[in-house]
Amino acid sequence: MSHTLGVRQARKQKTRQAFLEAALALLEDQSLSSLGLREVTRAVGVAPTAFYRHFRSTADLGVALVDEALGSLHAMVRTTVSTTGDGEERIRRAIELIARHVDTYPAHVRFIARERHGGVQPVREAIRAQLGRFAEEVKVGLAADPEAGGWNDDDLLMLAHLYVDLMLSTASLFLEALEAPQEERERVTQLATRQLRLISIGRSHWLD
Amino acid sequence: MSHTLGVRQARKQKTRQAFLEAALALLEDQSLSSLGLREVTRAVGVAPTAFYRHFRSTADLGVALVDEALGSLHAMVRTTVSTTGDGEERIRRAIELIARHVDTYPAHVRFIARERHGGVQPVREAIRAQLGRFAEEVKVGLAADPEAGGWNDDDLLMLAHLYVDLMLSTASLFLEALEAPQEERERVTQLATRQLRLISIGRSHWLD
DNA sequence: TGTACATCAGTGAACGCGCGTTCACTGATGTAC
DNA sequence: TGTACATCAGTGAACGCGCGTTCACTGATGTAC
Repeated sequence: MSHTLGVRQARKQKTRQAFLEAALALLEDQSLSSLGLREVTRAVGVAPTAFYRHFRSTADLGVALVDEALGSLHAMVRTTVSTTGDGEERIRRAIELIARHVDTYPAHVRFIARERHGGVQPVREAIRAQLGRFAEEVKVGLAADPEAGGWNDDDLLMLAHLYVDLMLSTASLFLEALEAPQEERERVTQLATRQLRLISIGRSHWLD
Repeated sequence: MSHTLGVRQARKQKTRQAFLEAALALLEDQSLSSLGLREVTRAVGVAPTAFYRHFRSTADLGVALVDEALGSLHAMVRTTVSTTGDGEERIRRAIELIARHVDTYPAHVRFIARERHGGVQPVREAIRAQLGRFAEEVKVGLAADPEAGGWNDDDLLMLAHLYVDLMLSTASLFLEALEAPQEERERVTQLATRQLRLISIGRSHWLD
């Protein structure tokens, strides 16, 4: 039979998850560097000292949040990379996927956008490392594309970074438009579509 | 004869400038949302209460910093827009200009990158508004280019935003590479060059 | 030029408050036999 | 199955500290005549 998690460990995990969720909610209107330990424990409903049973510091909690937030984003990247179809269709689907992701995990997207250049060094470093891995993954996907024949590794990685950056900036724009009228979201879609088209055209003439 | 600033006003301006500079220095390792009023006055060497003679709050100081930081960036944008020459030459010059800007005003670049998606709403809004103006300005510059014949307004604005975003992300990469070996800065230059080339190629086939 | 009054940038004491961290604790869960 | 002991997530009191903000003040600068 399979090993079930002990009751104690299961409860601990649950509390930990509550910390992560409470922190994400509190980070809607502030940065990690101003997030207080007592503020988080208050939101979770435990004593301040309980915090130390799970994290060394709020920076440590931040690094855990990076794993959580980029975990959900990673799934989206994988889906996008493996999507097939012609150019226009892929662009449409990719943007649709980003929009849905922002709807489903707005706090994740906000956290990454905010802390990518934020004031907490270990968190910046963790985000940087993971986004680097995303770019590598996108690069491998691009290399498999017949259109990438003749491209060298550096050029593929450059293109991968461009896509990753564009994905994040588009996600951030959708986030700002979350509570705006539908018209605003249309404009974001339009902008992202045009940008991806331009890059697509650039790709197809890269080796000319 | 010209009207000279009174001694009192001149001194006030000087103190105000000292506040801005002290804050920028303190913001090297933290975000605006965690910057303390007493922290800044301590760095300037005045009493905590002196702060209120110049700013209502640290958020207010942040908005003033946006003007300062994007003022210096604006000069750079104008120079880039008005630069002439063929494609490769313009790319080389633009990246060189960004690198110099980061060397000269590292704290400005860091502040904008950090607070663009930071936790202080009025500051985000101020940055957003100014970057929007930059994009407009770049758009006008692009429209004057013979290569832009037949482009519609939305497409030009899309391209302008792409350039502004690329400028910021490149500046941010140069910033990270500031204390790294020269080799790292070379890699940033390489990456930005390739990205600008790709966009350039996309532009020239946009109307195909 | 001199005098009398107004302005106002910067001061310093005082306040109440929430912060992060320590410590010894409790009591439910886990483990060995 | 039952018992005796170990583990450990969460507690609650206590601490010293720096925070933002208020207030009445000072004394140099500005202004009116």
